[in-house]
Amino acid sequence: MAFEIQILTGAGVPIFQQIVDQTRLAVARGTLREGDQLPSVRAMAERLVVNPNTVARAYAELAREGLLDGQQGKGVFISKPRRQVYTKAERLRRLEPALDALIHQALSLNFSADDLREALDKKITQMNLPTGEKGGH
Amino acid sequence: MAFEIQILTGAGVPIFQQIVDQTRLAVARGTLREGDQLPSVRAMAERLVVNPNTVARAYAELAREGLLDGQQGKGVFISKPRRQVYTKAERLRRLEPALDALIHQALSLNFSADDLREALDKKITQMNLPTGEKGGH
Amino acid sequence: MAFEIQILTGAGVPIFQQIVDQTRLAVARGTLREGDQLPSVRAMAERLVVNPNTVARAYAELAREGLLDGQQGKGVFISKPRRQVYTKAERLRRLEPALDALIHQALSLNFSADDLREALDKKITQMNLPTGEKGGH
Amino acid sequence: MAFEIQILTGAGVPIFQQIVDQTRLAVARGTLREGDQLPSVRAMAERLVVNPNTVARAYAELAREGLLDGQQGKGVFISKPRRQVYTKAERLRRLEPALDALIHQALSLNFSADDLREALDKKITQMNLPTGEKGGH
DNA sequence: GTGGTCTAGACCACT
DNA sequence: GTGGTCTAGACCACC
Repeated sequence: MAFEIQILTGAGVPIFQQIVDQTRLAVARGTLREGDQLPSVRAMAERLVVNPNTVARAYAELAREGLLDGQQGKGVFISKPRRQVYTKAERLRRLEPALDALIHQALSLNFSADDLREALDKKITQMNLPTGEKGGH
Repeated sequence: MAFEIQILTGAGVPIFQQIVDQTRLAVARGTLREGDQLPSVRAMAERLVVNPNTVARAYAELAREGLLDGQQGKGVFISKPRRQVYTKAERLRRLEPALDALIHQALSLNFSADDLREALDKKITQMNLPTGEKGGH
Repeated sequence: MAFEIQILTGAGVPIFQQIVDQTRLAVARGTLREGDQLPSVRAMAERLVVNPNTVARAYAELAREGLLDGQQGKGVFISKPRRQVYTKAERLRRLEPALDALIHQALSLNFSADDLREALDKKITQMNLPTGEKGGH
Repeated sequence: MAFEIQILTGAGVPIFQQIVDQTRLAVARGTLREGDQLPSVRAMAERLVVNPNTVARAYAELAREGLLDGQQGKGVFISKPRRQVYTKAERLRRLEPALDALIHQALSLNFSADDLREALDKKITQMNLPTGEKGGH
C-alpha cells in the first residue's frame, strides 16, 4: 500500500494540516517506517497540486514534532519508529473544526439534530467507513 | 427566558458568526417570535462589548436570510417565519462539503464510525441543537 | 470581452451592491465562467478606487450565494453553477414586496398600467438584463 | 370619495414620501380642494400608525412646495388650486427607486426579463390597475 | 433615536 | 501574496 495523501479543499481544514495528519497516520500504521524517504517538497507539491510553501510548512511542522528529518540536499526521511499516535484529546481537538463547520452549516440550513445524524450515517455507509473496532490494522 | 447571547472570544469562531448562530437558534427554539424587537445595533454592541459594525454585520446577514427585518429609524424585528426557503437538493448540496470534510478528517485521524457518531452526538448536545419537528424557517 | 465594473458614485446605490450586481450579471451572461479567477480584493479595490473592505463585502455576499468561492491565500473563483437554489414559492415571495411597492408607487404617481410597463421595459433595456433561457445559477 | 392614504412599508419608498405623493395626487385629482383642512399631524400619525415626526416632515415638504398652509394653532389647509401635477420627469424620478428595487431583486433571484414582465402583468391584472388613457379623471 | 454604508488601518491564518 | 475579521470613527437617510 503506497503512501498516498488525499487533499479535500473547501471546508475548514487547512491543506497543510491534512498533510501533517495523514503523514502522521501513515507512520502510526506502519505504512511509513523509520528511514523511509518522503517525496521532495516540490515533488509532493506537484503531486497534490498545491503550493510548495504549503508542503514545506507541513514538513516543517512534522520535523518540529521530531517525526521527520530533513537532510539538506539529500531529502526528507522518517526519523522515528512507529506508534507516533496522537493522544485521544489531540485527535478530538483536530476533529473539532470539521465538526463545528458541519454543525454550523446544518444549523444555518435548518437541519434538525436527527436530520444531521441521518445524513452522517448515510455518508458513513456510502464511504464505507470502518466501524466498531478501534485502530484498524 | 430572555434573549441572551454569549460571546466566546479567542476561539476560532468569528464574533458576528456567533451572533448570527445564536439568534438563529433562538428563533428556531421559539425564544424569539415574529414581531419581537431585537436590541438596537448600538445597544447590542454595548452589551456584548463589541464594535457596532460587528453587530450590524450579523444583523445584515440574518436580514438577508429573511429571518430579520431591519426598518430604518425604527429598529430590527423578527420577521414572518418562512418554510422551505431552499430546494431540498440545494440544502443537501450545501451540507455535503462539510459532511465530506468531517468524514475525511475522521479518516485522517483514525476515528471509527462509532467514534465519529459519538463525537457528533456530544457536540449536538453541547450546542443544544433543536431536535425533530420544532420551528423551522 | 473583459470583466469590467463601472461604479457610479453619488447615486443611491451602494458601491458593494453595484459590485455584487454587475458580477452577478457577468456570470448570468457567461462573461464569467466556472473556475475563472476574479481580481483580488486589494486589486479590485485599487482598480475601482474604493476601500478593500467594500470589495470584500461584495465578494462575501456573492460567496454566500454560492456564486463565488473564496480560497484562503489563493484568490476568489467563480464556482460551479447551481440551478434552482430557492424554491419557486420562495422566489416569488421574495419578488413580491418589490412588485407591490412598484405598483403602489405607480398608483400614487398616477401612472397607467401602460406607462408602468413602458418604464419597466426602458429600465430593463438600460440595465441590459439577460433575457429568456440563458445562464442561470 | 374620502381622502385616504395607504402606506406600504418594506420596499425602498420612505413613508414620508408616500404621504407627500398621495396628498399631491389627491389635490391634482380634486379630491382635495383649496381651503380643505387636513388632519392634524397627530391625528394623521395615529391614523397611519406612523411616527408623528414622519407626518410632520411630509407636511413640511408640502408646505415648502406651497401646496399646504400650516396656520399655527388652527390646522393645516390646502392653499393652492388643483392641477398641481408633477412634471413627467419628476414623476419618473419618483418612480425610479421602486423600479430599481424591483430590477435588483429580480436580478438577484435570477428572474429573466420576460419572467419579470410576466410577473408585473400578473400583478397589474390582480390589482386592477387603470390601463391606457392617461390621467384618469 | 434608528439602521446602512464607507473609510482607514490593523491583525490573523493560509498559500 | 491571498482572503477574513475586527475596530474606530464618520456620514447619511429615516422615524
